[in-house]
Amino acid sequence: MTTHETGSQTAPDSEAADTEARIFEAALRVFAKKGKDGARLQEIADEAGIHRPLLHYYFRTKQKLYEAVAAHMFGQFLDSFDAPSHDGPFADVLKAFIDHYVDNIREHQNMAKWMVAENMAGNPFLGERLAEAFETEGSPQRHMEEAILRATERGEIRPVNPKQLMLTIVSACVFFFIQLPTVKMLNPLARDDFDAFVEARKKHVFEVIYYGLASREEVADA
Amino acid sequence: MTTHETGSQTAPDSEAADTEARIFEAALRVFAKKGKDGARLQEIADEAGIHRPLLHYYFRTKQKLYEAVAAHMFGQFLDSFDAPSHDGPFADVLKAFIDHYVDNIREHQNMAKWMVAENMAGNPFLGERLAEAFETEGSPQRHMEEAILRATERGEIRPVNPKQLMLTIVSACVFFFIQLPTVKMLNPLARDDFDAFVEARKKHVFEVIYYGLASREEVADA
DNA sequence: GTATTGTTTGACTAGATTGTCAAACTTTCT
DNA sequence: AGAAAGTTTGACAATCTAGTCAAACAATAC
Repeated sequence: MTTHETGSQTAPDSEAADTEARIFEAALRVFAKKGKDGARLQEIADEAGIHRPLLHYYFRTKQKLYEAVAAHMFGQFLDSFDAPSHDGPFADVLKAFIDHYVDNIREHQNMAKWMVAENMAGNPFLGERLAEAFETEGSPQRHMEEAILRATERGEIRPVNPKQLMLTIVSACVFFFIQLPTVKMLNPLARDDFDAFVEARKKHVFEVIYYGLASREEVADA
Repeated sequence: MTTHETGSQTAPDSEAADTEARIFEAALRVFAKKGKDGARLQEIADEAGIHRPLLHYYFRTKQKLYEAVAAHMFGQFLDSFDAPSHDGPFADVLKAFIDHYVDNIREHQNMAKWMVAENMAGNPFLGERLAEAFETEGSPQRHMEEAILRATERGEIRPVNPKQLMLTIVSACVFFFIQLPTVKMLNPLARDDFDAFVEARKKHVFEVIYYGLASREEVADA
């Protein structure tokens, strides 16, 4: 009974039983925050509120723990593009995608951070898995990209490169989660009422991408 | 200091003279890639092509080396918003800002990665410096934000929250540099001709933000 | 040339970090 | 209850990492 400190930052600690899950979730947080090399097993153990040797009991080595976490994160990454498909006007499709995507990232911020850390570190894991997933299923963004392409072909929206647009949408929906401390410093609303900020952000991203900034008369000249 | 990136990891000793600078530049790369905790002094020494004790000879400790690097990065961050000011129509101001900003990030990718790593790790350095810079100079994005505000007040562009728009612009200009391995996987042009991709990206970001996607008739309804 | 100063090197230390283990404890089954 | 299996713990070993140091080396001054 030495250390049964509740120490629950996020999850309800009522389930102290499931040690493995607690370790895994702590590992998600720490690997996302610090990257593979920056993460310390002791920090993961502390976050999970368990003794360090238990990490080895359940996951053998740091490498294997990281691989388990990385596989989970990568799965979430692929899933993040699976928006409920929509057949209405493109404005609705876009709005639904942005809503769904932002909500998804908000619930899986660790995944987003892990992707970024993995990209920055240039670890081989990501490249391998991406190539693999790419071959078997095509680009994860495929569905939305095709919807964009169809909308341009139908003349429903102005001509635009679907890959560039996808990148813009994703950037606008994800980047602020990654830069949260800075964003909160620069934007009072993000600090004071984060939920309201996120909703405002969804609305803004849709409006600026769909309607743009130009006033009507000007658009006619373009 | 417009340091042009020495892209090569082990630059031949053509300029072996300035050891300190080589260490510093190697540290920029490694700290940006791995974050403060993830970086290893040995890795920095290898990147710089020198023996590890020289790091201590020139910078004393890892902490001090990191602080030197971080101060440099933070300065670049503040500078990145100093676009040449413009007084023409907002379309020109926006186009110039995007051009300048993307070029700046391209030349200072390590700064962008460092900012991200710092935000993700939640190190105190960034918060302190931001608060400090904020008090003395106001938001670094101030100039562009004010330009946006004026344009909306004049009715030159549709009404929009300047802070949200700044965030969208910055996201669209920076995020793809951070996610380069994934972007290159998903977008052939980024792999085959990166310069062309960057130019296409500038154009796309401006057009989608300024003109939006909606066709003319539809905008009139909004 | 020799002395002085600054730079580089290899060997070393202290502490951190990962990984192992057997003993203690808990749960489950009979 | 008692045995068996699974879990937790503290102590330990091997390796890695930051930091130190004195000696070797290089450049400049005298």
